[in-house]
Amino acid sequence: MSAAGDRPLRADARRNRARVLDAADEIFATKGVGASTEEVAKRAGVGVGTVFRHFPTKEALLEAVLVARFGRLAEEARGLVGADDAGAAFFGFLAAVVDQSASKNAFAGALAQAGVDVEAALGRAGAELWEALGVLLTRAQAAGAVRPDAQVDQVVAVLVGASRAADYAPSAVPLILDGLRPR
Amino acid sequence: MSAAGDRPLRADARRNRARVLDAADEIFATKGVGASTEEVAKRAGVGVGTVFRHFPTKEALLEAVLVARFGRLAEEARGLVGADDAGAAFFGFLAAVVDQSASKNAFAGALAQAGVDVEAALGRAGAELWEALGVLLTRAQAAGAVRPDAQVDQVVAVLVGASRAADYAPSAVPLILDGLRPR
DNA sequence: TGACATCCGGAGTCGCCGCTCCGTATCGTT
DNA sequence: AACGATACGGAGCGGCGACTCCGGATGTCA
Repeated sequence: MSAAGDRPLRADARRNRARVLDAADEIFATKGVGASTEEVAKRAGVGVGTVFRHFPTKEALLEAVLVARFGRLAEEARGLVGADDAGAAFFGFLAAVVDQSASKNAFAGALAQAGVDVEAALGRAGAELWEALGVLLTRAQAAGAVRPDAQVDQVVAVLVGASRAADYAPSAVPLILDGLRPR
Repeated sequence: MSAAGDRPLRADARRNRARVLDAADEIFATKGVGASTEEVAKRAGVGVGTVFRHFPTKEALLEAVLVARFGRLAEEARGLVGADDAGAAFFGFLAAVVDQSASKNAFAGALAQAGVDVEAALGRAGAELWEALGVLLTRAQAAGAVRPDAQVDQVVAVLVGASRAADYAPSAVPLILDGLRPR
């Protein structure tokens, strides 16, 4: 991935690319991944052609949106690594993720269904999030705020589940996260 | 819903209806709700026309599949109400649901997105499940196996979340359900 | 067994959506 | 300013999938 020999984009091109990405995030989150590319284009104020030039496939667009989200999340996690209260940092981050990601599951699901290896597609973005989350987890465990047998991938699964559950009964989220606390 | 004046179906019609329902459950669970109606028809060994005669819309078909699943679940829950160990009965049921419903969320999601009031569409089936689950919950709480502040709708949300999480890391499911135990 | 209501199959219709193509506009450089 | 390189817009194409329609088959009842 990420070809090496691409010259810098023209200014308008870079601006449009960003607009499309934002629009896609918003539209897909709102109307679901079934929303048409044309709708994304309209929202971004560009033509369909432009969308497809930057993201050769709808699938690629979905992927890019996911990667962007993961990047933002990873950054947020890294910012929390130095916090005083490791337990609060960990659970605070989880809550933030759940809050921000109402529909991320749908994305990953759609990609997986399309035969994309989500793990691989996410690449660096996924690895970074994973790593930052791991640090947060380890520190919280050391502080006695999280059960010691919890693994990073379990935490991720809990996160995904909690996001989904939030759609049905937001009050269930803290209850689910309690499953991570020591008994 | 459920018109009153419909005469009994002809034998072959009833048989085909059941076949379609089974096929739909299987196909949608396997390939996702995006699977085509024709695929369902093929799986059921009937023509598309037959599918649409019994379920005038794809959405209606989805709905019917969901209702059938809920019905089965409710029956299972009712069978557990008289169990000796209320806590085991409760958690056993939850585990069974998670196990059986890998993709039920996707269904409900698809319906919700289609503008259907899932709650209303489920009707009796939903109410019955809800009620049986409530009994199970109350009894488990009385036995001290479940935290007393948990509500039925929270349990449902946990269930949905756990089902989703199971796709990512099955080992996270017991961890999530632990959130329902008293501290 | 005959006659009729009911049901079936699946080719065909219609609309939607991902994607392409190219004439035109904008950018960047000299 | 002027010219090549780059990017844009959006009409149009191809295909797919939900849904319809009707001639023929099958169940049902006397």
